Amino acid sequence: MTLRNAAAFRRALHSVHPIPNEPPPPLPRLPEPRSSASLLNGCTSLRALKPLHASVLRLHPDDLFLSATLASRYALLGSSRHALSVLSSAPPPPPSASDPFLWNILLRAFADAGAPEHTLAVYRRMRDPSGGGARPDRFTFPPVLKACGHLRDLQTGAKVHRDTVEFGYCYDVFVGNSLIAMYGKGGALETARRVFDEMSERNVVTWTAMIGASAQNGHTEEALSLFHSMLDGRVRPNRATFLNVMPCVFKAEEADDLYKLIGRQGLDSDMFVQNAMVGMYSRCGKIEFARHLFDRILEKDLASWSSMIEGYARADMFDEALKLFRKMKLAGILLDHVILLGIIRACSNSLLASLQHAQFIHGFVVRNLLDQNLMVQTALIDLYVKRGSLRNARRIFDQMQQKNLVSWSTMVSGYGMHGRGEDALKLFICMKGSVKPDHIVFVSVLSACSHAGLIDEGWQCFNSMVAEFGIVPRAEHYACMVDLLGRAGQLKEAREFIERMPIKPDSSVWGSLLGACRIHPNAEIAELAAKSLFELEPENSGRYILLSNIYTSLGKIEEAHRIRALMRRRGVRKIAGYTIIEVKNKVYKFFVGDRMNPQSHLIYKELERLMDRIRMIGYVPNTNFALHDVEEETKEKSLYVHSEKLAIVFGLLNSGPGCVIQIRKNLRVCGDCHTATKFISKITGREIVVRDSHRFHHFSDGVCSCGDYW
DNA sequence: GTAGGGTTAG
Repeated sequence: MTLRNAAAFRRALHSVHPIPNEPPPPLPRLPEPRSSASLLNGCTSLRALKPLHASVLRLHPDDLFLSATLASRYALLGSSRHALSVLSSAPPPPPSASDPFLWNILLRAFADAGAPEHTLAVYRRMRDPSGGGARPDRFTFPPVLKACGHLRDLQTGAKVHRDTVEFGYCYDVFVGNSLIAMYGKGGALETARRVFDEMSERNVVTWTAMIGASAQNGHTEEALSLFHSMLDGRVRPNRATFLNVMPCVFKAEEADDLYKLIGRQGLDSDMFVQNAMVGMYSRCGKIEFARHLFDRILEKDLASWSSMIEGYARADMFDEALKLFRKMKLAGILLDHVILLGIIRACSNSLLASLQHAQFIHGFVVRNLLDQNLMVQTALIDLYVKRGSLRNARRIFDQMQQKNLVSWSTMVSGYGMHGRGEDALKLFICMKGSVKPDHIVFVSVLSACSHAGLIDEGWQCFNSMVAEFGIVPRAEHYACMVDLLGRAGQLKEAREFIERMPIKPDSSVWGSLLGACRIHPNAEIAELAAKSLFELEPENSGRYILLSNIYTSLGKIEEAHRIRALMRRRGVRKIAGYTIIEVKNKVYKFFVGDRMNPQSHLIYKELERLMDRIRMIGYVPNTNFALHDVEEETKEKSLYVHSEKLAIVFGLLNSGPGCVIQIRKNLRVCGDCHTATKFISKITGREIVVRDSHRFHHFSDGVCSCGDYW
């Protein structure tokens, strides 16, 4: 090494640890590549690393080891851009490098730089006999497997797995852990589990990887039970374990247990852990405590804010979500797409949010230049669908530069929710030309068919699932088909269809059958469905009320009473039905028989008049069909004061002619209100849009878009 | 010189 180089190195050294006044002590010996590497690895900030970068490479321009170390460091400090640029000018390993060491460093560097394709390319070169043909060792596999996981490339992953077996490293605990993580990311949970079960040595990372794999694939129960087995086996969880297990917690007691464990390990002041705890408690319905934890986070990052906003979205607290969002903006925090996704979701879910809210949020997205983000666009489509504007939804959909499965699926389900089955089907056919459908979009398209009465098309879709796409129907798909048959009045066929199911029918399937009996009353079949439902969901009040109403419509009043009594005996509480309407940017809520509104007097007078008018053109009150209703004896008058009717009349009184009336109900719309609304739309010439817990109903000129099936 | 990770659209 020349004197000049040594001076350069000393300068570089001083830029890490500046020594202001005294002359630097002479270096004990000239720096070897290895000691330069440890110098690089000692850098904890990009500011310290950059000056070293130049001098180290000037000293050792052809040293692959140093280049790779430098790149790893850049990657670790968060600049994969620099890492990749170092690696792209790094020399290739010499052809004689049969020692895997240099290859491993390079693999690690690419994996750390977030460049999985490069990692795999290096691995291929390493394994190529003409390029040196180094024999992999146990250090080789973790970065390569990580790259496969990153790319969700199971095929390559399995090939690398075979290599680990061939070279005798598949039982190495580091390799095993990497295999579990790789299979987990690739969605091959069972394979991950097999690797886990076969490992002779397991450590905390092994357990954590397996918990993470289960969690990522939606098997939260399994993840939790693994966590408990781990505790039973006296393996001490660490920070990563908690971060993996927290997303699986949905019960407050479980959350409290974890909270205690985390506190005992002193991890409760770690921001990542705190963010996850906010999410965990909001998932458990403890939104106030989640907020308490959020407020305690001293240095909040974007994920802290989005966890809390997401929590409010889940709790249907749109106002709080918006308030927090404003607070965040006031604090001068730059927002990102995840924050906006939270706000959009809060607005989509909320019964209280309006189309104006949607438009405000959309405008905000555009002003923040996030309207080209695929996820944001998709969320906006869903938002407009749920706020009743298919036109706006479709406009965003058409303007998208790129569409993926989720964006197609959202638009298809949007048409379905609005009863536009043929449009849903048309779009679905279009979609099949560019992306492969999955099980979720099949639920949307089947439900669109059943809502729109497209029987043959529904069958065709159902049959194509396995035949064309190899998608095995799940309970939801069977439920849609039962719906489809039920609409056609083919109750016996629906029952036989359930009997032939290769999987156990769940409550959605039986619920469809019971729902069908509401349209085509049949006591025997309704009882069959209800029997299973009362076992599967004894707390669901809607099922009892449905069965009782079916009995009533068949004239079996005694039976109806019996069911109501059963419900009372079991302590099942009815959910209070209410309807919401927005007038001049203010939200009004009506319960049945509500007189809280200042205009109540006017509303009831107008209601009386309106009911008389629609009676003259053929409306017959259907007291049998009073869903989610007050008690039996209140009969006809009670129908008049249903929250839907009160809200509609309030809307009519407070809007100009030609204005569309939009209302939202928290439960399924009542049968009698549905009939009445058709007549009201005819007699007033108004378009009335009703969103209930299931779908949208567009009433116009005496007809509803649902074709009287909902 | 190795492995596991928080918020994220249907």
